[in-house]
Amino acid sequence: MDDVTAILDQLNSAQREAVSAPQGNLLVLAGAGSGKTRVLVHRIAWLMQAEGLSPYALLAVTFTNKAAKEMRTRLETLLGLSLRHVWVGTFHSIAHRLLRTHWQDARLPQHFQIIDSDDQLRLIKRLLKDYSIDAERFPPRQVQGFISGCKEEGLRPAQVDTAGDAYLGQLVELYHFYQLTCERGGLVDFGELLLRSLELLRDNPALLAHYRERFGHVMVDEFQDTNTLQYAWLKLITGQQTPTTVVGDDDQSIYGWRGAKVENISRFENEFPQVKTVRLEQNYRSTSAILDAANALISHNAERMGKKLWTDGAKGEPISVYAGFNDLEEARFIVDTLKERTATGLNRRDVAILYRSNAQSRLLEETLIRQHVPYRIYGGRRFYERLEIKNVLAYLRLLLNRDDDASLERVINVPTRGIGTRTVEILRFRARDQSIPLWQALHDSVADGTLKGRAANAVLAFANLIEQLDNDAAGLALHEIIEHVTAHTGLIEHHQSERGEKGQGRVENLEELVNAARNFTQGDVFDAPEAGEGLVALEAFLSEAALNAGDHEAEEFEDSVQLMTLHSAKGLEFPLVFITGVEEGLFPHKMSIEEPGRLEEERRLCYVGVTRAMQKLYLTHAETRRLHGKEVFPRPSRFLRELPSELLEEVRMRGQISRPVTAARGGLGQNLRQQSVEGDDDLDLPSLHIGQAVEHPVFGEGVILNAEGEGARARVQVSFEHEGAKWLVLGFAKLIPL
DNA sequence: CTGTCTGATTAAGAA
DNA sequence: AATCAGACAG
Repeated sequence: MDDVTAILDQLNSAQREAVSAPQGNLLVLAGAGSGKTRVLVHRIAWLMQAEGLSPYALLAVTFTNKAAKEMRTRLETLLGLSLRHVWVGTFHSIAHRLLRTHWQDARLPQHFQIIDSDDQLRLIKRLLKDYSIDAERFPPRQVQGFISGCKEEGLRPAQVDTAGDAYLGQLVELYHFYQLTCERGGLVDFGELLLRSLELLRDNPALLAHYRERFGHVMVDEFQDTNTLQYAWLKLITGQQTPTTVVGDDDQSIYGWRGAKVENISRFENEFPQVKTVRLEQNYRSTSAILDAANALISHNAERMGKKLWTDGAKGEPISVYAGFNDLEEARFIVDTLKERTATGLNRRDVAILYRSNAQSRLLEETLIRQHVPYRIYGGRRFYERLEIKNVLAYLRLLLNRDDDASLERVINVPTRGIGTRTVEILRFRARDQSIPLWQALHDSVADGTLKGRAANAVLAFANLIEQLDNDAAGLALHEIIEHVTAHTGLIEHHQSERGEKGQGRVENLEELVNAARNFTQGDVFDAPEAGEGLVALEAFLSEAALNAGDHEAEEFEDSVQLMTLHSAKGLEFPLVFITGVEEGLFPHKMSIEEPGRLEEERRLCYVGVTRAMQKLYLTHAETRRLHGKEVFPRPSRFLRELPSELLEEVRMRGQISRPVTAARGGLGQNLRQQSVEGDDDLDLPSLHIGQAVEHPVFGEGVILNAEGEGARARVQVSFEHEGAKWLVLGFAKLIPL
């Protein structure tokens, strides 16, 4: 690509203006579907070829690992070279990289560990208990929010202005204790990652100078999602001198709840010198019906910079609104419709089902399974956040760092090995009293006889187990270490013995973790060190697990329908989109309805959802829904009324009888549970549920459709691949769950 | 003291 | 639905 202008081919004039803007500060206000990523990637290419920017002088920051990966791949394709060691990553991964490299200057232990918000919450709960603080007055979640909030604003405990408020003072004190605990255990939370790296640069002028020198251009994607701390970080590392390109869309700001400040867009415009602003308003993604709806919706927000998307494409189909009698019918409508649509040309991967909260996915999944539609969940309960995975990770962390109290406490009695709350309490008390790690307290307590007999033995056995695992790890590859740990800690047996299919799934997840580790060593991960062996790799793997909580599931083996929350849909596009549960209380979520600011954020979230659709959009809601275990009767969302009615088309209910399956499903679950409780040994029923795939010795593979009856006479209806649907008596049919 | 069972409580979104 | 804290048997 010698001809530099080739980069500008096939761009519209606004895009071209952005891409070829001279080195300097640039703000790109990019509407949804306006070719934002394309502009970013082409701008980088332009800077390299027209301005002579070295790939290594580029710092590009995104918000998700997914986005980072995509930018990297597209750049590599465009430029035709490998960019493995270029600084492209999320704010968090870049901060992490800085801290790992300069751990001494950052005053961190070499093997510091990253904790996610789950770990953080646990830690806070324990802290409250340790200091006998009333959890009623200080709800752990609120404390967590306070601490994260402080860090997002760049504040250390000493810098928080309590204004004489006693309650606030106590919160600050908690923040202080929390911080001490983290320091002692070598733990770094998400906020700390950013704050610490900011301080690192701020307090080491030589280091700062080095990086300012190094980076010739800085790029930030999704700028509307930056928080105060990230903005300060950007200001520091650029010194407002390094040419900087930021790209954002105030209408797609949906992370206010974690400290994002849309105002950063205008701050950038005002505080950085000579900012050139380019608006991208031509949309290449959606039909004009969809765009008009999106524009109408977002115009209900007061706080906007102003922007109107347009397209010269076709009008397209109207937006369909479907009202289900209940959530089951909603799910069934969605699956039926997408089956129809995918039968005629559309791929399943072209279909997305979006929902406001993760809990909604369950029913959709069940329905998809029942109808044999392959699907893939984006995010969901992220892989590395699952209980069984976190347990293994805790063991692994202990291998690297015995002082990691949070991990030690997590697994000291998992699986149960005779170390009860009392013993742990003794250890905790001692540790706090003498300001030593639990590991140390454990050994001291045995040595001086504070713990004796059974407790001492159990505790020592645990300590020996850890030492043993550590020894064994020498010379093993990463995935072998993990395999070894799961086998020898007894975690596998522990989960295997769990009731029902749950344990089975957990064991599978453990196996999956080993696979992930194997891929990790071979894969091209941003922060992976050259040495892919043993404990060195383990450290990188653990950091990755905390930072990259589950892009894991994004592989595409099979052509599958995509399920995800509206939040994680940002940045993606699909020919066919369903937005589900468009009801007051759910979307907008009830937590947001009161505050105008929050409500506007919900509306932006809806705007994000609508603008994902390329050709056809369905909005669905239900008149009855099971939420948190009880029946609710939500009203249709106000967002539906905010869409121009001439763009909408109501879908009539089908003539089918909607006999609620809930009763039958509950029945099946109860029957089986009763039986296993009563210990009907000779039956030895496998755990089954509606939607479950099973194998029958004669009829082959099938899926459970329905169930009725009780006890030994319980029957299930199974749809077999070749034999059609059959009713089978559970006591006789030898069904093997698949 | 520990392990297990029961009843009570709580519940958004994510790096 | 799923996790947590307290009750009670071994």
